[in-house]
Amino acid sequence: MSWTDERVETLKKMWGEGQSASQIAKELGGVTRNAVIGKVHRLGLSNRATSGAAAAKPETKPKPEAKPKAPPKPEKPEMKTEAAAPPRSNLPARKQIIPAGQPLPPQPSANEISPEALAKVNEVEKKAKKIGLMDLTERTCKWPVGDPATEDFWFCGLPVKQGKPYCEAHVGVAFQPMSARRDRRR
DNA sequence: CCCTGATTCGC
DNA sequence: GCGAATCAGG
Repeated sequence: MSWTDERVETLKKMWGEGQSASQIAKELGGVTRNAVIGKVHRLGLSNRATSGAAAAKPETKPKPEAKPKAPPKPEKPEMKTEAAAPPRSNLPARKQIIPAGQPLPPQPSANEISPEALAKVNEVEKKAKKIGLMDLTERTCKWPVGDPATEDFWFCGLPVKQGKPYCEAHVGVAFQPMSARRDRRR
């Protein structure tokens, strides 16, 4: 893959929106986040002082370069509406009994979730680690599957999408973009 | 351990 | 110019 005009444009746009390099890379496809970062730098739009981390790293090359200071740019994180919570699959039982007072998400309210997201979830459940309550950690998807009152109950357990309590797929159904809402007119 | 961006340097 | 490897912070 090469940096076509379009791709560069997408890069600029997303970077400007505050998307992470990995997200951009994923969106573009065919490139790694390193490639994205590299390009960003070459384009000269590497503002966004993360935390002065890598910015100050005198390695083996003292570069007496004069850095043109870019004007401070207010960060603008993505604004997404957290909408839903885990539905209890399509199992017969409906008990909402939680095993041991644990991080089970709040009650859902049968939301409209994109079929695609649901399909994705279904797939994921196949390869889920099916971990138990006690196996949950900070980085395991806490999406419950099945009926807590039965043996047929487990947590997804896949790696979470950083920060989020769920893996990518489950985040997809738990956090709905605001676009999913249809506006009603009256 | 997961993520993030920054930098270097061989290609 | 490109980006993997590496570094460094969170």
